Amino acid sequence: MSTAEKTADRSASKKARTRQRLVDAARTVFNADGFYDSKLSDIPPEAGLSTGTFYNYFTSKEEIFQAVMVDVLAELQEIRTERNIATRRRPVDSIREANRTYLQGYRRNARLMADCNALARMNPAIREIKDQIDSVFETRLATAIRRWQQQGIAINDVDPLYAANALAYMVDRFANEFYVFGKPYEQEQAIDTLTKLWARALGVPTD
Amino acid sequence: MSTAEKTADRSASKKARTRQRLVDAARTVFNADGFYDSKLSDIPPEAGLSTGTFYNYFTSKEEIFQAVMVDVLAELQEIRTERNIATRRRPVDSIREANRTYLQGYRRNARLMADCNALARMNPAIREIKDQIDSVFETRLATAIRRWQQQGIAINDVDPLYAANALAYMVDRFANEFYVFGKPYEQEQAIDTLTKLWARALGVPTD
Amino acid sequence: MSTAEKTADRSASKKARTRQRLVDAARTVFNADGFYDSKLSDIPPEAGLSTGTFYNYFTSKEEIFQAVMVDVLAELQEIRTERNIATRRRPVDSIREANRTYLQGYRRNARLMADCNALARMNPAIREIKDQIDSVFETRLATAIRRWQQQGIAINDVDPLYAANALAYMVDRFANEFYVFGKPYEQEQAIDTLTKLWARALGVPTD
Amino acid sequence: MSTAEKTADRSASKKARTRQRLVDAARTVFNADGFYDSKLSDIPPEAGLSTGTFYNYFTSKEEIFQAVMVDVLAELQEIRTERNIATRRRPVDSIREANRTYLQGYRRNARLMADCNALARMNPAIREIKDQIDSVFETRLATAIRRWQQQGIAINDVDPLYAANALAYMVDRFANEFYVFGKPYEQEQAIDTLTKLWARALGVPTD
DNA sequence: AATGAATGAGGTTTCATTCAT
DNA sequence: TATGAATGAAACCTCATTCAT
Repeated sequence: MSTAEKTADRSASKKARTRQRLVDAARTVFNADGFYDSKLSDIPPEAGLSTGTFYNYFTSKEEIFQAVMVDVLAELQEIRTERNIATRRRPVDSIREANRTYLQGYRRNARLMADCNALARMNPAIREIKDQIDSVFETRLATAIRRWQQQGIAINDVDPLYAANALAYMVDRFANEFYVFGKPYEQEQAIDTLTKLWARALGVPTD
Repeated sequence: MSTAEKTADRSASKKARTRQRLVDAARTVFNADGFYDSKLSDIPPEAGLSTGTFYNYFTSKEEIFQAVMVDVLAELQEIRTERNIATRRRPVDSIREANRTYLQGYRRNARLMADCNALARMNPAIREIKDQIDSVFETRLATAIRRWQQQGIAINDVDPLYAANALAYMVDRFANEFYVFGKPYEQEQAIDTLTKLWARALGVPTD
Repeated sequence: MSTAEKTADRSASKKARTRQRLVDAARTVFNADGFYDSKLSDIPPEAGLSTGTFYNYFTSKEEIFQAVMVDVLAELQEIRTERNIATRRRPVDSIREANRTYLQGYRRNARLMADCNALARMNPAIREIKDQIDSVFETRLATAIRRWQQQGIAINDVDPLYAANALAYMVDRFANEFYVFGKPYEQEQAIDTLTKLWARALGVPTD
Repeated sequence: MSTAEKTADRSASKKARTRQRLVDAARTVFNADGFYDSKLSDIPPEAGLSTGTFYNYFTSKEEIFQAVMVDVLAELQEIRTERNIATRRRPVDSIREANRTYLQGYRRNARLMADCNALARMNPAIREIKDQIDSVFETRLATAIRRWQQQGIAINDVDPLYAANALAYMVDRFANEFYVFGKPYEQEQAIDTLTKLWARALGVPTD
């Protein structure tokens, strides 16, 4: 590798690091104040940078929100890869594990998730991320339901995708009320109830 | 009735009518553009009034949003009164009816409902309305579940309130994806799937 | 007097009374909040009337201020007529009496007097009233000085008008600091000091 | 000095210069149109800047008025330091000099001084500056009077502070009528009259 | 690449005044 | 004459974005 190449490399990685600092700062700010109530000018200082620098990396407030959500998506995907819903022995354990994972993941990003929903309406790029985040759970879950149906474990008078989505929505919205609005739920009881409802809804044995 | 009284009366009713025109206009504007992407100054023209008039009745965009949601709440309450969930013969029919009603009601106010959730985070007054809207469904549903549990129709190893809320969330969020984001669902199939999932989740007979 | 005439009369006097109610209300409002910080719309309610009525009698906020100051002027003139500065036996007593009168008169109208000065700059009609108010004291005082000069009681190396005005200003400004700004003076000591300074400035015997 | 420090330095001094440009522009505008008849949005253009810039430095019209008066105060204090009232040989010469100085200083800032009095009523911060401006003259003058009283030059049957203030008020108000309202006085005669009245009022020899 | 002062479009808000009843 | 809701010009203020250094 030539010196020039090394310099280019170092510079590229420096760029990447500065960019990441901005994204992390934005995540902090958006999670604290919400997208609409935060000022763009609060982000660069949070990263120890200046306003002008922001525009060397992003062209708008929405664009960096998008970048934040890409990070969130990546994290959620990583978690899903680690604990695959369909590899557990008993379906109900898979479901319980999935619910626990989702609630914990949501908690970290509560505000972001809520704002993402709001912004997805207006901004196609963010919409796409939201769809990907949704599908992290939904497609895998639909696949699992389909398999359980074939194995005769789950009822098969419902469309797997409708069912998967509906049940995923239940958990998502529960998490929203719990962590964003602070509704007075208790986490273990929530996971237990959600798991029972979910399993029974699909006809999966619960004991 | 004295002349002065008549005048006061006429004036009071005129005020009420103008206020209602503004609220209706706001509802139109908010439903079309969303709360954040609409400007306050779009509302008075929509009502055939001038900017200044707005401030004779409301002090901010959030305040009139709140008034709009009060109307929405009233409408939803009226619908619930008409078709009481627990008076139907078969529980599963009550559930189906409730789901149908909710989806149809949501459709009319899709954008508003979504924005209400977003705004409830920041604004206590709106939060209160959201809670009331939520409870229109949740408390009645929890009551029904409790009754079914007592009658041995529904499983009783879950807390009625947790279950009621979780299932209500499922429908609410489904409606949101369906009507706000335009996910390609089909209404009858949605109602059918939601009803089946819901009934089975509670152990209520479905046929 | 015909019935028609009587009716016209009664109506005219009713108009006058309504007008006076507005002027009195304006005086109250202006004295409480100051001209610039008061709203025109606070005046009619203070008089038990409505906004619209205001414009049957006056064409603007400044116009009614002017009317208020005309009243103030009339009151000050009345006081001056009662206690004529030059008719007292000893000049110093006249001066003391004048100072006492002025301070007491100012006190009642402190805010108005201050605002009148500010408004006089922009509004010729108000300027005229201010000049008349000033001259209530100044011309009489100048006349007195001139007489005292002729009688050899007062020094005559100063122009009577300059001297009269300067000394009137001293008292006026003192009253302003005392009553408008609440400077911690004591009224009797103020009158005594102002009288001594004034008399000695003119060479008038003080004992 | 590091590059960063130099940059910070340059930026700080640029900020200071821009701020001063705004203050100077505000002084021009307020002196021309008066505080109440000027609009905030006239100030930045007068400084060759834009509306938004104003709000990087000040939060309101009153706040920048205050900054203007701080400048005025500084100038008046500087003048007083140069020509100390009590160091002249003959008291009457000190008085004449003080009066001349005051009238000339007032002339430059006539409108501002008048507005300052009006605003001091409503705004505590401006009130404080007005008090400081007043005291520039009053305390020094009171000290001088006290000294003259001790030396037997001035009468001592009046409180030095009352006398100092009253006489300062006389000059201040004269200047106000002269320069703000354009009363047809002649400057030299004004100074002469004020000086004679002042000196005689205190019993200070005039020839 | 980093800086942060400057920008100004885009909104909000006030309140003296009008006018239909 | 009295009413008071309606008006809209005229201000105010914010903050995402630009740009000279």
